[in-house]
Amino acid sequence: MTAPQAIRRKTEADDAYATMRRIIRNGELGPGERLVETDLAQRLGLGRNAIRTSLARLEQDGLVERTAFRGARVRVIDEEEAVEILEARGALEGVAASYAAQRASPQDVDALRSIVMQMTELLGAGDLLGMSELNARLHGRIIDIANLPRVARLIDDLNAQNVRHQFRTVLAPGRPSQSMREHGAIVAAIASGNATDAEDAMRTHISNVIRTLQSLGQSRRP
Amino acid sequence: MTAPQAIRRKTEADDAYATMRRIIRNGELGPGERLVETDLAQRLGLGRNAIRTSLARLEQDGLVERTAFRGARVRVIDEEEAVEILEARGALEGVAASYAAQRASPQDVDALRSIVMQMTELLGAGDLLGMSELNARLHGRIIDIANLPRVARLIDDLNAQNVRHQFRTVLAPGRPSQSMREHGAIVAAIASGNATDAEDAMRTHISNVIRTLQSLGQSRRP
DNA sequence: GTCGACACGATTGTTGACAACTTATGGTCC
DNA sequence: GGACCATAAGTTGTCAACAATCGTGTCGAC
Repeated sequence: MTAPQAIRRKTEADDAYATMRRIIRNGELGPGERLVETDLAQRLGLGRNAIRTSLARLEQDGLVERTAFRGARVRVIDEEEAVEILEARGALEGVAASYAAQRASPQDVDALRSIVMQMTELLGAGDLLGMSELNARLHGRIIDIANLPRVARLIDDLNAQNVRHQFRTVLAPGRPSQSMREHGAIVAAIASGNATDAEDAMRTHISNVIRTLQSLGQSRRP
Repeated sequence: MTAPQAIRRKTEADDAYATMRRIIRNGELGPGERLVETDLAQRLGLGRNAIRTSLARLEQDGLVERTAFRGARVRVIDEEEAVEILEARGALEGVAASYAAQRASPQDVDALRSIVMQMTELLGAGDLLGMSELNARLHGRIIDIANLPRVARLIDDLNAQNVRHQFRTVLAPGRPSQSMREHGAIVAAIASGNATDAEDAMRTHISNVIRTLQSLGQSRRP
């Protein structure tokens, strides 16, 4: 089992794409930063051509911005766009949750509950970073259960763009405990097998994330 | 007003991407067809490199499938995947409809109603192709009103993949008149300014498209 | 001192040739 | 006659050089 996903790719262009995407996701390349092709080629030990096509793909993903003859930079995502991305993600994860409710096996439900329990522990210990990680794992598991690969890919792309704002919402005061309750509701709905309940729970969860983000932005500006 | 959208493109790589995308969308390149780089380069009068990066971008869009050293082909989308894409599109267009309900001006509402009236006429005349076109225009207009460019792009990408199955659902018996009613409900909800009603109307509309597609597939196979 | 033209450096876009790999073809051995 | 290996053709991946364009800094005119 778990065969290596067909023979898969070995060209260095694909290698460049994967590593650059990871680098941007980890924040090693901040938003707005210039991406000079020759520099990247040297840094990754690859040809400029590989970097070039990678940038084209990343542009298509919405991660970098390119203008002719002026180069590429990591896209800056302001709050308004972050909200829009979250709206899209909420809608898509809602679909995923609804499918997950219909397709979850008892083992799947156990796994979800286990993650929620771990989150509760970390919440008590005040480990917000760990909670954020488990948060991602919970969402990812639900998406896996839904078994909608195309939707999963869309969600992943949207997440990659929002890494910056993600941290902010997690650290908002009072947010962790509220987030816990919402995740509990999502898992409960999936466990009960009620698709519409699961979708609603996921939608309200992400709506609250949006509201948190907006309130953070408002409180900071004036 | 209406400035030429910044300076826009002049590199031939972008040109290649636009035309190839249009070609695939129009069905001039059927699904499964091989895309040989040198052939395309000659056919479009462009360099192989331009074709190359275009293919990379189209792969990212999900329109073509590429495997190392074996070339690219137009992706074939079976019914299961078409359903998944429609689910995603429904969720995203639901968000768009909800925003449109909150943001539509009286002129916007007039424009939507006008399109619906034209559709009614074409339905009476039995012009299904014309209806399909107006259908696309109505959805597009709603998305414009919503003013969510990132979501709009996602929807457009999803649509580009489903051109093949789109025609089938339009021609299903009894579907046009039902579709008319659903579109009327969507426009009415947007006109009333009720966001949740608009979203619900759009969701049920696309759910029905999905059901039609599934019933078509079932009736054909056994 | 400010404005505009001009040349320079830096970076990207494009082209052609070459290497790596896949697939098909033909011949040989059993 | 069929299976297997070697070879050839066809296609993609990679590399290096060249052309085109943008941003900048200098210089001169007013």
